[in-house]
Amino acid sequence: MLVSEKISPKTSARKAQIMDVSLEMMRRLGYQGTSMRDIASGMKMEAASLYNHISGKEDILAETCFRMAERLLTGLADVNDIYFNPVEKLSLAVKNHVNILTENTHAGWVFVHEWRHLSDENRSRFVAMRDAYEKGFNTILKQGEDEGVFQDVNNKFAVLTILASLNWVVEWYKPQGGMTPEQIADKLTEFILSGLKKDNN
Amino acid sequence: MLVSEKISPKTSARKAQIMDVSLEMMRRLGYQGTSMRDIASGMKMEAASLYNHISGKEDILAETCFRMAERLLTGLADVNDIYFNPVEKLSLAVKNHVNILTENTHAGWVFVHEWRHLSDENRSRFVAMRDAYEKGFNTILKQGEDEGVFQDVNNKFAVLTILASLNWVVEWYKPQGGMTPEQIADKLTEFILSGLKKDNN
DNA sequence: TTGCAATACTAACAAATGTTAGTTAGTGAA
DNA sequence: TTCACTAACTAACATTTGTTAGTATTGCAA
Repeated sequence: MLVSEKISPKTSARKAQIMDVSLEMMRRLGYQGTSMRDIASGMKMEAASLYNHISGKEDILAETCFRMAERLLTGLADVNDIYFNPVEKLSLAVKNHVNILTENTHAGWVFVHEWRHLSDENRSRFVAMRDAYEKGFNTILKQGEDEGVFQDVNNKFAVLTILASLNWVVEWYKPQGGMTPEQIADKLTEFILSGLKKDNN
Repeated sequence: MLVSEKISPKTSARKAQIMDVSLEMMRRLGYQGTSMRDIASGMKMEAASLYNHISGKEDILAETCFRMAERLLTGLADVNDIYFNPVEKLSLAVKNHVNILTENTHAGWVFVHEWRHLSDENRSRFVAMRDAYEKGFNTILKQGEDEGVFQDVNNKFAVLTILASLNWVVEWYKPQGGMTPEQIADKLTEFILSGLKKDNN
């Protein structure tokens, strides 16, 4: 085994297939409703064989949740680092969120809905990341208020409501549907800003 | 057994306790993560004894989901029947929704999240009710547009986003928290209307 | 060709699942 | 007292669960 593989083990193509099959099923049946034997049968192999590629059922869930969470976090951090205009920031943060959630619809759905079933340890790590993410949105709102661009609102409330609208996308987005992720992001941004901006020009 | 009980069997106090215990657990652990033995232990009885009061595990879920759905639907129908002003209608529809979801926080949560685990038959009945509910909101938006009060927006998109914000309430509402259901409904209405109204006065 | 790593298999495990059968103790009405 | 009813119990059931152990097959590198 190469040193690089020790540090960041290469994900085999086979494992990627298992992840795909698993996430599709978990979206339909939920994490707890999807058994290792279900996944195996989707892979046309035996349940025991899965363990040559993954260390256990929670692996699938944890890897999905943390990969998504990390991407969302770094995307939002970039936005907060690079740009200055709060309206622009918000718009880009929304784009970031929608793009990541819609890129792999099954992963997006599982991320939004099934993180609860992580083990205690993983779950608290996950919740910490989510809190940090909410804080990132809060920063944008606060900046907008300080600069007099946004109304003064209950920020906690506003952030939760904004994320509600964003996450709900996984419920109904379809790649072949009527709207592209960009269009969705634009509409959502428009909707959110109309509730935040001081003067609706 | 009385005839009236045959038609609409009286829900015993014991059964109500089982429902309470079950819903609290299902909120924490999910429907599939809550076993009959878990519920029984919460009731300080044996799992088999539960069957003296309920006909099975799905009973708990189905009764909760349909009771909530019916209340939401009739509430919305009343609003659409009685009032005329679309702004007023929307405001009252939001109040109705928030009030019902927050009245019993566990039931509200289970209703929003766990209906997926209904049996095929119950689930399709449930989805039909949800579609009807969405149609009710659609009607309000359309009326607002026809009367020139609301902007012309993608209605399907708008309804889903509105319901996203409304349902997200179950995620964070706490009876002892900072906001009453009325205050929440007002804030949400304000937020939604700011995205819909033509002239922001 | 030999040998090794990857990947599949069969068999089995202990635990947990929803539910049923049959029984028993207590309560109020006849 | 007798009777029916309610609501609890014990015991057991057939499945399903995630996972492990041990073994066979394959394909590539030496």
